[in-house]
Amino acid sequence: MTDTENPETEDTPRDFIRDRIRADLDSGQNDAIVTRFPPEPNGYLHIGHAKSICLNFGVAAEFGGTCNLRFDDTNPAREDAAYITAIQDDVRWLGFDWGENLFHASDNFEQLYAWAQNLIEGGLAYVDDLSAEEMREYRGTLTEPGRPSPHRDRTAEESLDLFARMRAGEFEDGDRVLRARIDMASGNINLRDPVLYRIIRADHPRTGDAWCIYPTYDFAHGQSDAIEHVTHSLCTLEFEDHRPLYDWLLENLPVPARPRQFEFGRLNLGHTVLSKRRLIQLVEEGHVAGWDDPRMPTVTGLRRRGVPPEAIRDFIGRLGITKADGMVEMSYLENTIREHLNQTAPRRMGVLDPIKLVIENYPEGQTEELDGVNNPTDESAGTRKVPFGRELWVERDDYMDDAPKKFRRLTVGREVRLRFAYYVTCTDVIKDADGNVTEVRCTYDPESRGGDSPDGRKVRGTIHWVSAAHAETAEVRLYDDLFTAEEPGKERDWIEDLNPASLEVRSTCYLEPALADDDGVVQFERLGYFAPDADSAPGALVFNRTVSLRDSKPKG
RNA sequence: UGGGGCGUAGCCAAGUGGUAAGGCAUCGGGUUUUGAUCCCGUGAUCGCAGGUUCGAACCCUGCCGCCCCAGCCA
Repeated sequence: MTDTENPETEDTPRDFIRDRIRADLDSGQNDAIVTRFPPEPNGYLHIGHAKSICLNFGVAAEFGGTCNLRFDDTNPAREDAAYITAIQDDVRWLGFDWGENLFHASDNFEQLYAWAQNLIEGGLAYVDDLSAEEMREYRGTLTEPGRPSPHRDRTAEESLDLFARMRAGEFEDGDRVLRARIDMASGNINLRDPVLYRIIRADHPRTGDAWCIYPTYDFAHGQSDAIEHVTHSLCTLEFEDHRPLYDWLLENLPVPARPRQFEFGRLNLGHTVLSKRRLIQLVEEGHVAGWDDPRMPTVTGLRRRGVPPEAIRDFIGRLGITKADGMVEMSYLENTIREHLNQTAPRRMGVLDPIKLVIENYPEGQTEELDGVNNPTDESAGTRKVPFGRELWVERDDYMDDAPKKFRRLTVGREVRLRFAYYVTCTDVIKDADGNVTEVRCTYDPESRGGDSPDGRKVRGTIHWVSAAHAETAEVRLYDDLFTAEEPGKERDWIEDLNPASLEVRSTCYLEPALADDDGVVQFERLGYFAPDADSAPGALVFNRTVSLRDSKPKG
């Protein structure tokens, strides 16, 4: 979606950024718009990035512009080529296409170097010999102005020579930096002579060892925007302080275009963490199984969990774009996921905590096939055959001793419907020495085949089941919030807020046979939506619970 | 006590001087061969205090609260 296929419509989202773009187009400020999504290849994309992706690519599509994918690969000490391909996979999976517009900040290293020289020549930058610690001392504090470095006034000739020697590798990492010469007393600390280039001897994924000096974010980002002719450079709120520097550089350099930066509030989601630092720590310390652990808020994790990309896009769209920073409830995401899956997921039956149910008056050895509706919200989804027999698996908590009136499921003397099958009346229950129910005994009404009684008799409850003789055995992984606290780290160390029960593995579940052939997300009736895991194999099925169904059963 | 932002119901969020959209959640009620879905109903005087105005969530002033910035990270 990088050109004019999807022009702006009346139900296009509205927010302050789109309003501004519309105004810039109307006033002739811009003939066409160009945005960019600029990830640093030092980690996997998470749902917070998805917000930026949807905004940048979305806005470009709505206004008939283009959106570039640009890697901000300016720090080889932290970045890795493996992330570059993973990020591209994730963006594509989310449903966006950058066409030919794949760029890297590193494509511009030679130009950036030349521009740095321009700055030095104009007296707007200088090479500083201060150490990192010294520079911190000279910088001042939030309330006290900084002091000029002793090298601040060295001649352009000297800085030019030193800068060339930095590039040539004559100095050690950290020995010298190139700094902009702006205002050491500025209330905005980003303007107190920010570092433009530093020496880093690390192999770069794209430029190898061609360079040992690398531009900082501030010196690379705006200029890369200009080189790509980005018109609207959309970033998160924490870069608001950098905008004066972004503008200063563009105004003092012979750039080919004049992009503008706009900031919006980043996404915060409850019961999880969305900082790259913390996500990396979760992976490295083994609190999760990897970047694609289904409990992770990463794009790849959500994908493995079974979340459809449409649901992510819809979720982001519903949030809107503003400058207020809030905390979005995880349940909002879950609800959006349910909404999409409800429309698309075929219904199946699976028993996750099985107990045996025996129909005493059903002939031994007899088997039949019943029709199951695949999706009541979509008639075109059709039906499937579900095998039935004398012995079934049913859910342990669908039986209860001395059940209260409100309990609509199995208890001795009560009649319930087996979904798509028959009415059964519970006659007895068998328990082991410890009092645990091991088997539920029932009788069935042969007249109720299909789930309706010809005499019009009603039953209050319907339960799901799987024929014991035909069941597929599977492992099912149930997930809960990764963190018990809505805001991990607010009350104590964030690691302590990890939810010890975020993963529950049910190793012996019984599924109806159709599940052996399903490869997408399905609904296990009355339980939730489940997706085959990457670990799943014929004969060794593994399902992830994407999200449970809403449950309005009375408590207790 | 420096600079930059933000503050509309539990959450997200419209609204930009004319008398508070919508979504999610909650709580009621209806339908239902998933206690699902679906359908109906349900809540705010807009951080606070003054001021301007016939009239302010929207304009002015002063407070209060929250977030970001002192990486040679992005």
